[in-house]
Amino acid sequence: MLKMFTCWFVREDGAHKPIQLHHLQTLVLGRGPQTTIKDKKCSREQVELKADCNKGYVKVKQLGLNPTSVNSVVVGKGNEVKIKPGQLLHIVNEMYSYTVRFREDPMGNNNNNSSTKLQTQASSDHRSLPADKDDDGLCQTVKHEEKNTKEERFGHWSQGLKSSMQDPKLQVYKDDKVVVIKDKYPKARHHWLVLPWQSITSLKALHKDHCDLVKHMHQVAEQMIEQCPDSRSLPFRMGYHAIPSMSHVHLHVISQDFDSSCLKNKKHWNSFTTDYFIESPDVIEMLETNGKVTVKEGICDLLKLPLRCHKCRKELPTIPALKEHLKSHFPK
DNA sequence: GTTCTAGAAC
DNA sequence: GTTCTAGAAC
Repeated sequence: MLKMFTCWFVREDGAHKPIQLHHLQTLVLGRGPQTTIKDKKCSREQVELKADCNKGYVKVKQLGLNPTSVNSVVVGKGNEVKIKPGQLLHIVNEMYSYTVRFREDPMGNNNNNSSTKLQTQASSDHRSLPADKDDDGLCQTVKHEEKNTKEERFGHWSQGLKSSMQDPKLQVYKDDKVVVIKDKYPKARHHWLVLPWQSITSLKALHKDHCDLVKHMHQVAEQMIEQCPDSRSLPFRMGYHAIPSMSHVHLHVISQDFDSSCLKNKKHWNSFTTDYFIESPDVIEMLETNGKVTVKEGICDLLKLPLRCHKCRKELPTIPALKEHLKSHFPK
């Protein structure tokens, strides 16, 4: 549950009502009725504003010839700076001062009907107080600390698989023990994830009792390959990342063409083509013989190895060069 | 995990 | 000049 913010461009002398800056939409201001500025030194298109309501700043670009300044530092024509609440923006020649303010949007929308209320309020941050006598939540700074803890509990990116696996639209197979989803950012023509319903954080949490489950995950992975028409012509591998980014243990089932626009960097490549990728049978064997899965120390260094073709071992200098090379092994 | 972007590499 | 990577932010 991300909090929504609206952004307001506030004239300090109250010459006009605050102007709402919509998230990531550019707004050009200068001499004209919106600002009430009549000064000829101010261009009709003096500044371009773009608010990022999530990050809590506004990008200001000086379009006009005469100086726009932030805390008395001139921006310069064609230049862009970020301003945050608390900083003072002068539209031109140290005149017509403005500040930006972010306000929690209780409706979760970007409506424009609270501008009159906003004008008379002092800047303060009472968002953690009960709402009954709140001052409408106007704040000088977006409290990222508070936001982050909420994200980690519910919506942090590393928890994404937990919700994806529950989404029927993403499920391609399920039984009483496991579910299969397509990888959201597939790194090859075919790329699935097999996840147990049981909440297991990572390989580290696996022990002997999980043997049957992990074997079942392997069997389901094999079924996925078998039902794929391309598996007659394309090789597949099944395995786990040694240290995955996403929480909840998941078995990758991936065709070996690596023909995907989502494969973008060295980490992507090496995570599937070095020993960072632990084959499913190896995990099963480690569980059976040791009762746990051990990952070699320094395994992360494998992610930084030079790019090397997994088929012919040729080293390629860049990702685009590697992708071009892969076409020779896996024509469409 | 991805996106964004500064600056390295070419 | 453009392409590409790698680290920060999310």
